[in-house]
Amino acid sequence: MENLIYCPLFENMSIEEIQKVIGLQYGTRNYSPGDIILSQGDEYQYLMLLLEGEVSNSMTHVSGKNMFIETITAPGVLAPAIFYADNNKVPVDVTAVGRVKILPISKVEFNYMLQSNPKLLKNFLKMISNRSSFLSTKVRTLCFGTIKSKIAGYLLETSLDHNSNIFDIIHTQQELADMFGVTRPALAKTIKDMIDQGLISSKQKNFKIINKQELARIFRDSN
Amino acid sequence: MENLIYCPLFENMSIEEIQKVIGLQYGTRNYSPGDIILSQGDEYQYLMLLLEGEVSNSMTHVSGKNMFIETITAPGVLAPAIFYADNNKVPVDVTAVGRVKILPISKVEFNYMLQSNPKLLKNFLKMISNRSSFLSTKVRTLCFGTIKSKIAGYLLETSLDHNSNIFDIIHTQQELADMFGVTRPALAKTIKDMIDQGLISSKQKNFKIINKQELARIFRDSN
DNA sequence: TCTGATTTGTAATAAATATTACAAACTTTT
DNA sequence: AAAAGTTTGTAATATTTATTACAAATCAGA
Repeated sequence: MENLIYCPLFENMSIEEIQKVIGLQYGTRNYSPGDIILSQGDEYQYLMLLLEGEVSNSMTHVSGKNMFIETITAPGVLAPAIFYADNNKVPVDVTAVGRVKILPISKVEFNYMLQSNPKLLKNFLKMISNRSSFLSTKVRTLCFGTIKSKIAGYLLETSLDHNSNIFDIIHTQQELADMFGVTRPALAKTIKDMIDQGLISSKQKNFKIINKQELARIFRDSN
Repeated sequence: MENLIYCPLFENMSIEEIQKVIGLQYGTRNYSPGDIILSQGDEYQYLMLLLEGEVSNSMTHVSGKNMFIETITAPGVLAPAIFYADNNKVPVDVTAVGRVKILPISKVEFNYMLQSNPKLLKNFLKMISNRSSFLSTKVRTLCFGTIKSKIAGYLLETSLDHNSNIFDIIHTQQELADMFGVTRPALAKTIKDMIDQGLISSKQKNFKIINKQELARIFRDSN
């Protein structure tokens, strides 16, 4: 519970402040790996604070197609941007990755919290605004991006994170394909194409960026 | 200015309340048809209230590709969900459709407004939450939808608006294609296919839904 | 260290959509 | 009502991506 000071929702707040705000709450819920915490279409009645563990958000489709959106690691908040929407149906499936502990907060409670703590309000506004920002970028990428540009963007970003042109990625090809909204063979084929073109080299999860300039151009031109 | 009571941001507020809140603001800006009000990447420093006219939001791309997102009609708010984001860059181009009058509100002013008026706060939270909801749906449609399902969805919705199976649509094929993120010939071809299959009939902007059931199935199965 | 499960590399074929192009139909302006 | 501009209908071809399939490589557990 102490790690909540690292949650964006409680940024710049002391542990005392946080405790004062949510101290009254009780009744955490626990989930095991693979448990479905929220299903697409569920009404989102309680704001869910992710106290421990990691969850995965993805959109699924009757056809079996799967769009991986993101993983959220504790401490965090599930679907903050839906809580106050007219249509408060969860747009994704939220699945527990490991053991997960969640603290649900009712709407009346949270209303009160927001009004009584300006810092919390600001943080919450920022959180859901960032959500929109994230989704806008997603729309743009889905619209204009080719598979190649999506891979390029992903690799450039990962390279930046690792501060190196050689690095291991954490996602499997299937996960990447789901993120990009394409099929796995299409992804693999494009990776092969990029290797053949001398842009990158790769073996399994290990990647090396060879022509960063061109990679950046491909990413930019398509986004 | 009186029509602001019809703006979602001021829902359930009296004209007196609204005036009390924004009465201090002055300095409206005027735009002519075609003027670019905000460009992709601009920092969004002032919350812009759309007092009069209509604006069009779209994402554009160096390649000339265009993704039409929506039009906003007065009274409304431009890009509310970006205002408090860490990255407060506007993700779209905002263009004046007709003559447009806009009232900009500075961040300090708006911060104060939000804190001093709980109704306004609630409305603003709802607005930006609805944005996320809208964008989630967009992501879903872009991911899972075929051209056919997008057309089906559009026609079913328009039919619902008109409360009739026969209606005129307001968008051109090019606009629809931009909305759906596809090319115009691909759209026209798919419309033709749907006519050939006896789902709809259409001439120019006039449409008639013949097989609503099947249309609904196509929409549902793909979303 | 062996075994089964997962992930990756790859290919052949199919389907969907883009690209380009042009004429016909409509609309608006003069 | 003629001319100019816009929108629509359509087609041929090219490109991208999906689908299906399978073997090789790698990983995780017994």
